[in-house]
Parts: sequence; C-alpha cells; structure tokens
Amino acid sequence: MPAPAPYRLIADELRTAILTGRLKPGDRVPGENTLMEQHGVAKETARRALATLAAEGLIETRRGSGTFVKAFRPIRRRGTKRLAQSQWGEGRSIWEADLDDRPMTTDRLEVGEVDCPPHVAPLLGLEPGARVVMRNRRYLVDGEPVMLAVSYLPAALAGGTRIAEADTGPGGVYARLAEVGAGPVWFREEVRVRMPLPEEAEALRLGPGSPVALIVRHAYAEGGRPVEVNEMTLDASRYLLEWEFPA
Amino acid sequence: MPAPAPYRLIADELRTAILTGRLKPGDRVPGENTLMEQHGVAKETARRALATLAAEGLIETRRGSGTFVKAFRPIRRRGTKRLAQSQWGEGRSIWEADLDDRPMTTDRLEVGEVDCPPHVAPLLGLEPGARVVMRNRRYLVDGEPVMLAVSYLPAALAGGTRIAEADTGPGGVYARLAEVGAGPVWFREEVRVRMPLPEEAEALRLGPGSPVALIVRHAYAEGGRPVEVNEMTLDASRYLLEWEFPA
DNA sequence: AAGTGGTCTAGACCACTAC
DNA sequence: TAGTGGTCTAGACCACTTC
Repeated sequence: MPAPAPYRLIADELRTAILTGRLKPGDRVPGENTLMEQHGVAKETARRALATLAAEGLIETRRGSGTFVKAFRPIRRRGTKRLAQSQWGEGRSIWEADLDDRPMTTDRLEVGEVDCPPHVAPLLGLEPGARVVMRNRRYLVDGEPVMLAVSYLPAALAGGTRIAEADTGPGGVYARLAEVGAGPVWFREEVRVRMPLPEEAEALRLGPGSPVALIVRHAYAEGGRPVEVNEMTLDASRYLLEWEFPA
Repeated sequence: MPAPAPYRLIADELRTAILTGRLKPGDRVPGENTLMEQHGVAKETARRALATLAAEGLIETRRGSGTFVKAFRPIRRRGTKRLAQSQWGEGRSIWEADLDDRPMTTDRLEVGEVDCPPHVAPLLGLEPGARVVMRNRRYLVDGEPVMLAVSYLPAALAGGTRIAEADTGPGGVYARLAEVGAGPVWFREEVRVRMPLPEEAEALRLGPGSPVALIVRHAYAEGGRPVEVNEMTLDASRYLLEWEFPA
C-alpha cells in the first residue's frame, strides 16, 4: 500500500469536514495560502486538493474572494403529477406543479417555424426536412438559470396556432393541442446524465463538478401519434426528480 | 476580452475533435509529451488540458498506457416496463444508436436483519430502531460494476421468508411479498444526481468526470402501506433512464 | 528499458474582489 | 492596496504498462 499523495490527504480531510457537517454550506474553506502553510506544501499541491473537491461538486471557488462550501437547495420536479390532465386542463401552467415554493421564470424565449433537426424527425414520425414549430427557452429560479428547454411540434399541427407565438395562452401548449384534437394522452421521458459542454456550463452558469441531466419528453396523442418532443437540460445538482406509476 | 489560457485552448481543440467524431471512442488521444511538444508548453500545462477533459467525462487516462476517448454505451433502465412498446412510438430513443442490451449479474450480496437506518425508518412508517430485512448487492455488466443497490423491508413482513435469504426464489422479492398479502401496487422513484463519493467511485470503478444517479424506489402495497425502500446508486454515465405515464 | 501518466516544488506573474 | 484565486514553467522523481 503506497502512501496516498499529500493532495489527496488534504482533500480527504476537507471532504470529511464537509460531509460530517463541520463545514456547512456557505462556510469559508481554508484557501490556497492557508493550506500551504498548515500542511507545508507548494501552492500547486494545495490547489490540487481544492480542485479535487471542486470536481466533486463540494466546494466552489470565487476568484479574489475565497473558497466556500457549496449549497444544495433542490427543486422538486414531479414527472408524473405535474402533467396530470387536471393540472393542465384548467388554464394552469405545468410548471406550477414544480414550483415547490420558489417561482420559476423564463428567459431567452425563441419561438419559430424551422426545419426539423435530423435527430428529432424520426421521433415525431416526420420526413427529414419537415417543418416544425420550435420553442426554445431558459428557466430561472431566484434569477439563476436552472434549465434549458427546446421543444418541437409538427408544423402541420402547431403552425398558425398560439403554440407558434410567444404567449401560448391559458393552459399552455398542451391545452392548445387539445383544442385541435391532438391533446397528449401519454408521455415518455428519457433521462441521461453527463458533465456539461462548455456552452451548457455557460448558459446554466455551472462550475466544475456540476453534472447536467438531459430529459427528453415524448408526448403522444390518441392512437400513439407523437405530437411533441421536448429536450430539457437541467442543472442536475439543483433538482430532485420524481416519477410514480402503478405496479 | 483576455486571451484564454493555453491549457483551455488545448482542451478546446481536443474537445472539438472528440465531439465532431474526428477522435472516436477508444481512440488514443495525444498524451502529455505530445502536447508539450506540439504546443510548446510545460508538462503541467499539458496535464491540465487533459485533466479538464477527464473532468468532463470525455477521456480516460490509463497510467503507463495512454489517454483515450471514453466510450458511451448506455444501459437502458425502464422504470415502467410493463406497457407494450408497440404503441407509443415503439419506445424510440434519441440515443437509440448507442443502446446496449447485455445481461446483468450480481455481486457482493449481503442479506440480513438489521436495525433500520434512521433516514429510512420514516419512509417505511417504522419507529426508529425497528428491525428490517436489508438486501445489499452490486450489479455488473460484462464484469464491470454499474450499480449498487440496498433495499429495506420491514422485518415484520419479510423476516423468516425467503426475502431474508440469498435466493429469493422465482419472481423475486415482489412475488414473495405478494404471497404474504403485501404485493406492491404502486411505485415512486426519486432521482438525484451528483458526483460520487470516493467509496462510491471505488465500488463502481469510476474515474473523474463520471456522475452518479441516486434512485430511491418506494414500493407501496394496497392501502398505501410502504413495503420496500430501495436505494440505488448508478454509474450515471452508463445509463439511459426511462419512465412513461398517462396524461 | 522505454514510454506514459502521476505528483511535487519554488518562484513568478496575472486577474479579480474587498476594503 | 492587500488578499485570494488562476496560470505557467523547468526540472525532478515515482509508478505503472508494454515489449
């Protein structure tokens, strides 16, 4: 058993302090200079210990200010209940069910008719190059971005309706779909998790050690007809995801 | 606009090569020495570029051997697997091309009656310190660990049955529960994502840049009685999670 | 033995934040 | 302006894998 590297020992010590609660969320963590002194190591070594914890998502560094224990305040996202008919049938936003106290706002809304991206076309049962209505937006809680979402609907269905406008009206997209006889009756959600690409990290203001969850929701109308594909990118460290279903 | 740090430029270049497919999964990535030469930087700088990509989960380093592009071959986990795929778009996935269908084995099985962990007791509707049957195991695909799972069932229900034995018999735990009139009729799954703790990283053989998904499955019998809590820890980079449900 | 990744140092300079 | 984090270097030594 070789002796663990010094930077690992330092990281272990700090990690224990954080996980046992001796260092609480928001607390200042000993910085580079302090660690150099206390452990008698070079700056790069101290930095490596801190970089390790940052990569684990336990701390966050603020240039010029210090190093701190990261906070975790999850947002609850109920996959099942929030989409229940009763929720969106009565002029309520599907996001209301999500809110768990804190209101969600949107940002960077982009709506328009475009050529369907090739990876989405087969999911909507469309020919390559068919037209779709795209809705792109960013969601924020407390002014901080927490999710990106792009949804696609066949233009044959959604074009010319309020779905193609910025304000979709009471009940949102699904209520409008129902009005044209294409209300969703079944959903499927696929979830993948990975570290963010640089653009995603930027759009969600993610530091190192913050994974993203990619949720793709497929909405089907009566007869199994796909009516929407929604690709969501979440700051995974801020979410608690939930689904329920019968045995 | 300050000039980006050299290590970032190198990382960007390699990242682009990987994301555009010029470097494919399994390919050798230029190593420390090569990068030092090609870009005229010091070793630590080249290392930092590689460490960045490793933290993003794009590459993996093998000591003494080289640096390689990481593979992504997800395992599909269906939360709700009982409904026919024939309807509802045949379960087509955005990530379909990558799907993986290999058999799973288990490992490190531990079964026994223990005091209920404090965070689990309220979920099972038990007094603190009540006895539960615990089943702990690790799942492997191709001999590689992909998931850890611990489940808890009230000892009053499962004690003395085959649930408390290594081999639970045909149909598994849920079939045995059904035999004592406590078959699950409803499930709830909660999902959290974060970077792994060192023990988790070790048990799942995770390198840097590999997040874990924590799935807590609650099983309820008739009347809403909780009969099982199952805590799963997945190598999130290897899974495609899926749930479906009616509107 | 050669090649590759892993760790460490001592000192330098820069950029940002807080006072 | 002082303190904190961010980046870089040149060279050293170690550990592991491959042949």
